[in-house]
Amino acid sequence: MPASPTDATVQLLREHKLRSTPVRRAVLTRLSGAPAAVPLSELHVYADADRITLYRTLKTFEGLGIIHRVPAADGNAQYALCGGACTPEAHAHTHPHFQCGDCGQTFCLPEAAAAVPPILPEGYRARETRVTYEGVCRLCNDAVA
Amino acid sequence: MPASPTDATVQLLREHKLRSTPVRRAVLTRLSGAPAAVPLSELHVYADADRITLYRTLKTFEGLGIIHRVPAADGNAQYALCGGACTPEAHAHTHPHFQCGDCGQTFCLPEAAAAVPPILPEGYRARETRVTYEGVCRLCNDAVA
DNA sequence: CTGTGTGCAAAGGGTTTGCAAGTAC
DNA sequence: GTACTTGCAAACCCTTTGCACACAG
Repeated sequence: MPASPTDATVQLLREHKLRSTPVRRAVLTRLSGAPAAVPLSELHVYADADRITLYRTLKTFEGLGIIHRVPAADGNAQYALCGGACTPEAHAHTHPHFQCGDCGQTFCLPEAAAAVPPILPEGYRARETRVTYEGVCRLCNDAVA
Repeated sequence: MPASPTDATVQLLREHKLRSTPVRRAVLTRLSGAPAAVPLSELHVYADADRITLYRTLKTFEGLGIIHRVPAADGNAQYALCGGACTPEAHAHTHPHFQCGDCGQTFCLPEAAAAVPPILPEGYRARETRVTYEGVCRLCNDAVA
């Protein structure tokens, strides 16, 4: 039988020495199954948790490199699970993000899509490159076609 | 004799049919001489204007394509003069931005630095690409050398 | 003079902090 | 049982809105 999402989340929490609580499991479960970044409001509904608790939970996760904040078009906070490259010191979410103007969702794209050598003016030295595309996502494109 | 900054700002205001007021002249003058984006707090001090007035002034300018908001590392609003490509309908600040981790300043880079063809997964269609570098700027690099 | 800008006060939304009760371990 | 989590209340930004006065044209 396939491992239930809960098993994976419990495992993840244990790895980071965090207690397994309903709110935390709910947040991780919701983010695990998400193809796109999840806005705070949706997590609020899904986890059925106090707003304040959510803020703290997300901050805890972010600080441990479990999740990362995704820049959203409307300025509202969105979150997504980190890949394996994130550490508490440096969130290596160097992967590009894609904001769909139609459905409003924000997708994390594979790393390769941003594998472009930074062309910087003389004297500037880049440590990280953040790329965000804005357009129409695959699902919305398909819907039209 | 070189045109004083004030002349240029007055000219700019007239072009957009805006009244020439102290606050507006101060904001434009401050932004004109800036090598980097200027945080709201600094404009507040420089223009010696009410915070609310500043918000309105900036929103007016932004709506007319005179200035654009620059994404800042700390989340605080920063502003810079638009190039000639900005219109009220579309702020063409497709140029990349550079955030210096040392001095905290945000620089607008020339367009060329972002001239990279977007490599997107099948089905995604980009309308705009936002690129932000994070690292050490020229001035801070020189200071170390 | 007329209409736009400004400043003050107040409200609104998102996020953080303090503390007591609840829960995982 | 102990320490970490949660929830509630209140506080704290940043930003916007309403209204009366002031000033540019």
